[in-house]
Amino acid sequence: MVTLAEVAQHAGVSASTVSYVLSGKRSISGATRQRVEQSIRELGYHPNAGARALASSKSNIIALMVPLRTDMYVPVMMEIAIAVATTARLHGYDVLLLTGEEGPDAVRRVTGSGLADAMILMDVELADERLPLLRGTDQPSVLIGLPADTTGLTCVDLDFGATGALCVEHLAKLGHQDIAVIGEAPAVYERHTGFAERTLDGLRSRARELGLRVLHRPCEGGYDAMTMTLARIFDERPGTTGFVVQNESAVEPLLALLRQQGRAVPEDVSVVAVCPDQVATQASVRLTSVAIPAQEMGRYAVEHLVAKLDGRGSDEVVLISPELTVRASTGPAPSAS
Amino acid sequence: MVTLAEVAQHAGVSASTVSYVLSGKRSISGATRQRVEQSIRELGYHPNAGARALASSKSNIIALMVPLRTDMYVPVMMEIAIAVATTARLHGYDVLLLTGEEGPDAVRRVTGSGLADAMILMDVELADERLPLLRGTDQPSVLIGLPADTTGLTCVDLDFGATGALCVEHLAKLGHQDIAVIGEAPAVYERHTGFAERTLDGLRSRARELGLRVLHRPCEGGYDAMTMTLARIFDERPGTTGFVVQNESAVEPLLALLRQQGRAVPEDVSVVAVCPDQVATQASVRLTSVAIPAQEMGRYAVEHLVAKLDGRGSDEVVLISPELTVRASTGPAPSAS
DNA sequence: AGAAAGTGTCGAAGCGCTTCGACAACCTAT
DNA sequence: ATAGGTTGTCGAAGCGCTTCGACACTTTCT
Repeated sequence: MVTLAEVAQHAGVSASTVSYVLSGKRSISGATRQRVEQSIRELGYHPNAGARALASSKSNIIALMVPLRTDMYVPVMMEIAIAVATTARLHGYDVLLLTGEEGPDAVRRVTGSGLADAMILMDVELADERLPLLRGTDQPSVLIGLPADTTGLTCVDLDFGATGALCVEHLAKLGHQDIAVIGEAPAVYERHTGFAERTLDGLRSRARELGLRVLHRPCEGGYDAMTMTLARIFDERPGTTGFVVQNESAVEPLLALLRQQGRAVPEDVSVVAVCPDQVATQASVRLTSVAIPAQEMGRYAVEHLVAKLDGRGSDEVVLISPELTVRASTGPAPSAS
Repeated sequence: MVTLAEVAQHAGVSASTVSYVLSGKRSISGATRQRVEQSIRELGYHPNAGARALASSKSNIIALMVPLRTDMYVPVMMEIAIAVATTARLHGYDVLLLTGEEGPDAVRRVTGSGLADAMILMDVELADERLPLLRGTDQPSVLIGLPADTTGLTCVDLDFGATGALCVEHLAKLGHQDIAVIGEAPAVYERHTGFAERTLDGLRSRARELGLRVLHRPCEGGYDAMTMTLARIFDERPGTTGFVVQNESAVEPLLALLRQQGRAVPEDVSVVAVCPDQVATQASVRLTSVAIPAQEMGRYAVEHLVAKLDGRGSDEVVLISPELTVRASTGPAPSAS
């Protein structure tokens, strides 16, 4: 292993000079800098991460806590994780992957050991146990998701309230009166992950303003669950013509079942999904959808963290405005045509 | 930040004693151990990761390199990543998430800086640029995937050759004569990621032995691509009754199109998929499939790495035997019934 | 011309931990 | 009782880096 001292010797300068060449924290003459850089290249020198962390008390690592369960929005999570890793590298940081499994202990461990300089938390629950710990440390953090109390925290998320409203507005404009909402799995609601409830709230209140009727049913993904859910919906509200789907793994089953029942999309019923664009464009009917801006959130989280670590930036809650893309799954309500 | 020295003082022992309590590398009397542990708890002590890494030249971090592109098997990757992170924690390691973006440089950086003690590489190409570097370092590594030359490397993967053979055997047993293989996107083949080719080879050679006809067509995911591909297949081989699908995002489109064309599954055509069980069970027809043992591979990779780091374990190539689960998408060939 | 300010470099201290050798204190076996 | 072995603890060195203050030298201003 090549050390700083060896580089220094090779270049005929002191160790501190090499260090300053590397960090740029003091001015170095062009000649010296070149000599040092040359030696670094020749010897194939890489600074030792541990020594660096010890001396500077900065690890240049950002911890990313992902949910353990893979029962929901897996592609979204992956996209965020990759955006985080890529953006972090751009700023000279590496990413430590933590699963939610350890819970609050992971936060303690990471902040206590100086393993990471900052944290990004995904899958935040409304009253998350990790939040008090984050507030009690001076280590910067960003939540992807929105807890009930955001004081002292920085959060990014899609504005799910507006998303719900946007979906219902679109359907209202097309003349639909009876809307069914295919929600996430019941477990998601029990866990009080905020986004599902926020979508629903936004959707309901806008529907009330517009005078639409809304029926909400949670739904596990897959065909069997969807079959049951759909049957119940048409049983209770036979006149349903608009669907809002928030569960990726319910999208395809819903389309298949509707088709099977002879209900044409979009002629008889319209479907709006909240899902990544990829899912929307690859479905059997190209779906009118509100995209989940996974990459944007990941990138923002890292950039905000880096700003904070540089002494810039402050706590804030950023809600990304939803954008609805009209595709082939929505059309005028049958009675309106 | 609480340090070892503070703990030592609080417990009335020397720093080295505390260190030995923590590591268990020397025997400590029960009384002392308890006093130290008590102090650790009271002060909320966490060893500093950087200092530890510097002094011991071990970071207790395993690097995981995931592919940057999210165009294929995303859920599989996520499952592996989570299994890796979880298993690693069980053994006292953390996981550093690297994207393939940096390529070979990432390997250099990580091994050079002592950031991680070991590496796991996913999405290995047949002649991967990173392999020479791995062979040239004494840092343990495990590949998930199988390159062309495995000398001096440890690899885990599903036995894709056997997987292909297994699929075709199953269809042969049911009397199918004409098999179509819906492969991965052309890009996957161009990239020479081994698994796609190995599946095909295994499948073809077994088909030859059994006297079946095989038509292979790569296919991007999604409906549009699938429509084209399927049209070509029935155009060239109208008698096709058996399908093997290796592209997750082609599964649902295929089923929908077959249905649409009035070809019943499994009465008219049979479909075997190579995909995670979750995809197989949630599809519109419960799919006969060979599972991709994502968790098992992730777990194995970590455990092998830990063994190597402990001085046990050696280089080896582990090919996991495929298991075919019969579900509702395969049945006797029409002419055979 | 001399003081003040800036430049470029170095030496040394120290970050918090691990680990080695040393050494008391205590057992055993002769 | 004494040599030899254990056992439990300590002190000190050192891992490779950053960073502070010091210092020589050059430039600029009055």
